[in-house]
Amino acid sequence: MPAKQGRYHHGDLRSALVDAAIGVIAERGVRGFSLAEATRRLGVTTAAPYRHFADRDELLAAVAARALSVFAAMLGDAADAADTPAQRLAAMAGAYVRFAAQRRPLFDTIFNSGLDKSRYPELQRAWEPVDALLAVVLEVCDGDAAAADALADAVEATAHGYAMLLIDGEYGEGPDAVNAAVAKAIASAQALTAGRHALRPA
Amino acid sequence: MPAKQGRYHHGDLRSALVDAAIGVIAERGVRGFSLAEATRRLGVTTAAPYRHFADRDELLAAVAARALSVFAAMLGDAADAADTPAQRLAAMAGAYVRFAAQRRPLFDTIFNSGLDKSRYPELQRAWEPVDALLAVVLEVCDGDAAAADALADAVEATAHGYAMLLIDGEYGEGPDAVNAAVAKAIASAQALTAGRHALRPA
DNA sequence: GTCTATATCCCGATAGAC
DNA sequence: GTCTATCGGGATATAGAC
Repeated sequence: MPAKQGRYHHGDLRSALVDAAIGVIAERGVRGFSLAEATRRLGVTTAAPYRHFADRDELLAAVAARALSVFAAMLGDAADAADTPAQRLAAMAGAYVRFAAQRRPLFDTIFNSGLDKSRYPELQRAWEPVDALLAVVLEVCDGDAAAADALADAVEATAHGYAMLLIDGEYGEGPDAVNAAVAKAIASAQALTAGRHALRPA
Repeated sequence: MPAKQGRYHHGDLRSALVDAAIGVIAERGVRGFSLAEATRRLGVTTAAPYRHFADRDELLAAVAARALSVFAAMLGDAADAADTPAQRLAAMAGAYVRFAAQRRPLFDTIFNSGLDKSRYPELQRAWEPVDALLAVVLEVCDGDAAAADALADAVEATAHGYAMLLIDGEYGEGPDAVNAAVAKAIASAQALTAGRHALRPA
């Protein structure tokens, strides 16, 4: 297997396109992504991708699927490093925000690509490991499923909000802003857990 | 003052462009907005806007400024209808989510337009009434400024997260999904208030 | 499996007439 | 203050050669 030559003739173009797309998204944002730019970086023509993807959005969906597996791994690692169910939940909230900052192109592709999720079964499957991780709230809530759902929704929304506002620059730029937002997300998860009696569905 | 004629020759094109832009954004999203499409709907040429706006982004900034005034009004109305400081904070969280759903093009323009805020002083000024509303947390926290900041951040992030996930379709579509998300945002604000001791900054 | 070449469409922005 | 005309750019996607 030869090293990269700047060309992908007969190479693994499909995988290379996913990599290149992440690079484009990193520099231009999801909204600025174009298939043409990705091919340009690989030294292939704009026609080449159509052997591997039906259209532009299908490539984006492949990027999102890969992004979700990284996301799930990061959340899982954070959860594994914590001791109690409540701490695992809080750690996941922090990891959610950290993922957005450290892997911004991946986060953007998952949440801001504007893909019609229902059209990509591959994507729905890619969500399952993430959803499974939220099962820790069941332990936090001692098996009360309704309360667990409410708490999971609240923590997820809070982490998502911190993540979005962070990458929008609301908290400034740089590692300090990231660490501050992560800490706030963790604290908020703990506060929601402490005050969860107010979350109970009517 | 003649009624609309489908033409804006010598009329208030500036204001009409803002209206038309909102319509375009409503149908295509902010990322799908184009100056050309807005002019098409007004029956003017693509050159006309340049008498009123330096470029495309300046028009978007004008839309965002108008959106922020509507946003501030909605939050303010919700707060006014509540009795206690804690209830006002929760009501604002609910209104935040409802605004995203009911005035989606405005919400998108404020948060998803990708405008460089620092370049539009008009925008920074438009944020001030919104920020001022968050002062209610000071009452909730009995004047403890640090605690108030933490609570305001948490409630804002939670509302923002619910709003984003709602308009992303995570909770489904339709009025039921909206009402459910609004209720959850209100409950989360109450839970954060109840558990706010966990938010205290280190 | 990739390339050449092309079709088609859209965009932002400007110069100069009226 | 708007129009006509145009420039320059970029995108997705397809047909057919190799």
